[in-house]
Amino acid sequence: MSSTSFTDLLASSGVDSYGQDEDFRVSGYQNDGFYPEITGSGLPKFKTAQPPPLPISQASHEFGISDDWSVSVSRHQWNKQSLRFSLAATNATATAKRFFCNMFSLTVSETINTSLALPETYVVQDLQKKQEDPVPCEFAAHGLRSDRQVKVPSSMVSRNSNDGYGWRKYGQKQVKKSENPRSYFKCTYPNCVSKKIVETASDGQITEIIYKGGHNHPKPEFTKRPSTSANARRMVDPSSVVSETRDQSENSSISFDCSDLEQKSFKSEYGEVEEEEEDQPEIKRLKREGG
DNA sequence: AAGCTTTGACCTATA
DNA sequence: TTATAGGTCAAAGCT
Repeated sequence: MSSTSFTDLLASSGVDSYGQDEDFRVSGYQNDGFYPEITGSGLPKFKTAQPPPLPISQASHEFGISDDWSVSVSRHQWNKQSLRFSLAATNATATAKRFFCNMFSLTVSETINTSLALPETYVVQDLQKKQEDPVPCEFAAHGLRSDRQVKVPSSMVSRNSNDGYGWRKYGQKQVKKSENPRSYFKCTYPNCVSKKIVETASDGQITEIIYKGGHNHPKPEFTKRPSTSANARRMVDPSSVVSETRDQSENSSISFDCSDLEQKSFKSEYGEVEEEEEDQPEIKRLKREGG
């Protein structure tokens, strides 16, 4: 086992772009271990506090986590200079939680809530960086999931939903369990089976994104100028941008599915991305050209 | 002209 | 077995 890590999934699922000025990225899982990183203006790079390389399969076993474990994390509010999250799970053992922290090179500095009725909440800080820019990142947690999906809260979705991959909408459905319609997208990369389901509120805000299946290819690079004006518009059109509020993220969740961990990782892609501009190079270029 | 979205119909899983 | 809900297909229209 091993390959596409959950950090990889995050990176590929739009989590890598945390908004215009705030960039949340967890990246850099490699075949031979974790190289977690959270970057962006206003966010520290935890990369500097990375743990020893720890293959996820090995790590999960070492921490007593079964192969099909998954963890659900949701950001519920922001807090300066700390990354707060909590983990709760059917089998979220203490070691599992440590494992999770380990994945992100986070240091558990405080346990806030240990009530049985509520998920534990950890405040984690990047001790090396906390004197720098505030860390507007706070997570809450709830429940491990067993489904093989990755859910990303709207607040963690790139404002233009541009996660670097090409997506083609193939359906839309009003589902009963949600008042918001779901849009179904497939990855346009040949032979890639990755899909995502985007739930959009009536006001156009994305309320939830569910990723299904991992990409079997590296994230395409924007090497070409968008060929059509429509494409160009889509990439920068403010109307296509999700206007997010931090508050609305409180009830949203991410669930990480480790089945995707078995897929290939792309060391060259995530292991070498350091520049913020790597995230949305095309958008930045267009902005420069446009103004 | 290519690639995209829209949308109703159809398929499939599940209770 | 059947009803229902969720997911997908595919034709038509749009950019």
